[in-house]
Amino acid sequence: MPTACADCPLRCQPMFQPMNAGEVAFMQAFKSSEVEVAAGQVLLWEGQSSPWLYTVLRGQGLRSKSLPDGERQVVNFVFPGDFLGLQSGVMGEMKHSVEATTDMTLCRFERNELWRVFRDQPARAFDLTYLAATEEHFLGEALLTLGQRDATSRLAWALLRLWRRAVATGMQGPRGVPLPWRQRDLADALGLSLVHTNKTLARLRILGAAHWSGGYLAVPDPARLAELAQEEDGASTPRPLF
Amino acid sequence: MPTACADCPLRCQPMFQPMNAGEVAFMQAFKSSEVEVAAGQVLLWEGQSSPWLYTVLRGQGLRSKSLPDGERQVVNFVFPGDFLGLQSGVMGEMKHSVEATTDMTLCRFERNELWRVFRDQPARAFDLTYLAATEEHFLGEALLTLGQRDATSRLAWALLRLWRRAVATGMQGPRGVPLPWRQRDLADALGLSLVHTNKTLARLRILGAAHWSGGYLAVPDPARLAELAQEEDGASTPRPLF
DNA sequence: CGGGCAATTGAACAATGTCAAATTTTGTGG
DNA sequence: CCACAAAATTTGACATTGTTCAATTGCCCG
Repeated sequence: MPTACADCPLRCQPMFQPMNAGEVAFMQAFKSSEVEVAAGQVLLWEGQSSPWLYTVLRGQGLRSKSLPDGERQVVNFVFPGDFLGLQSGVMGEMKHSVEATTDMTLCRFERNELWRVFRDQPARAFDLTYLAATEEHFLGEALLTLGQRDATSRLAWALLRLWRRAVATGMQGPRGVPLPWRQRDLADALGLSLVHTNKTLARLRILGAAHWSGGYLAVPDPARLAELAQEEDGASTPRPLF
Repeated sequence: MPTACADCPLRCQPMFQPMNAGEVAFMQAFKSSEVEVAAGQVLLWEGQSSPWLYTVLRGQGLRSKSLPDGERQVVNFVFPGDFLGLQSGVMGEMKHSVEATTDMTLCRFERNELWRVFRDQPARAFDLTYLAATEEHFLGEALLTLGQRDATSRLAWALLRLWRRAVATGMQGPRGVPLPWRQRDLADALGLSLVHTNKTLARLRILGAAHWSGGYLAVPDPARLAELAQEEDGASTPRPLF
């Protein structure tokens, strides 16, 4: 039995904006089904159009692009609450692939229905634009990171970001937060070689800034990590959940 | 006397989608004024909210972000037809700065009126989302470039992109297309040092792939440049002009 | 117990960054 | 139009970060 939007376990998390009853009802009607995908599955293919859009209900994944010669760039990591397929929805095709890293549960929407959001729900359309702007913001930060930070700062920045996002999504447990990706994925996200990524992670571990092993990330002192990342720590504002 | 939207010199360029009469009329009403800014002026400040949004009518500029220690990342270059300030419009503050590289002419809109677009003009709201998705797409490409391409490919990629955009905007002249930025700006955009950028540009010149001097860029053989950039050359689809 | 992927480590090497100085171009005032 | 100052480009020598190669170890799962 699919999760009812009224009972959405994500919307009550502090990182998401509240939604009024009318909006919840609209989302419920807009949601066409709920699907499970296994770890390793590709949900959306770079260059392809998709008849569906998704919101992540459970699980983690990653977005990536490739060069003709096969080099891969991880563009972002996917968490519960993320909206997938907007590019395909508005531009006609995806500009990156999305794959599941863990098993995932997704709320599925029909692309054909997207225009109804703009026609009938201006506030929700605004939120969609907000989400696109948020992604743009993130990619700008990532670009700044690859362009101007050294390897240690890059890793610190990435781990801090993953940490904060996981915590804000309510994923923190006794062993820290789940980080199901491989060192290769982090390396491909940060434009570093696997070997250098490994050695730099060891350094962060020795510094006591971040311990990532066994699929879990522990950050004993986020402020220390933020310092290494050359980040000022500001509380992030809640964003819409679609 | 400000340019009337009906006579907009940009909309007839091939890179922009056509607009129907009703939309032109709406844009005309939405446009609150036309402003001139001098080269070097900052239009929008990172971290600040802005009461205005802009469309570039004439001139070039750049978007950039900074690290606390002062390192600068150029996030994109600005051309006629670009929409500025959307982040501030939807998220409340700019996540990067925008400055004029040459003198510019801008169509100015009131941020307070933005909600009217979503309420009254769903098709235009859709276009706004499209623009945000386009920017997201570009930043993903840039991230791929910084993460996976070497210096030569990065420069080739950047020059090819600037070339194509300038040509599609109708800026090609006998000396090539205007490229009013400094080597420092390119270096800051690509995460390379100024010196290395300079030497790599010299290499591209010797290879006959791109000649940039005196503020103009000439590309005798775009296919050659695309090859160096590891890019497959596809025709880009027209995008909305706001 | 064995196979395979992921993580780890060391050593040699290459790409790119830094420093410093010369040269060219650009802008400005007279 | 010229002279001068400031900014941008160019070049060479050298330092460093990060990459590549190669081998080893650890771990999960059948």
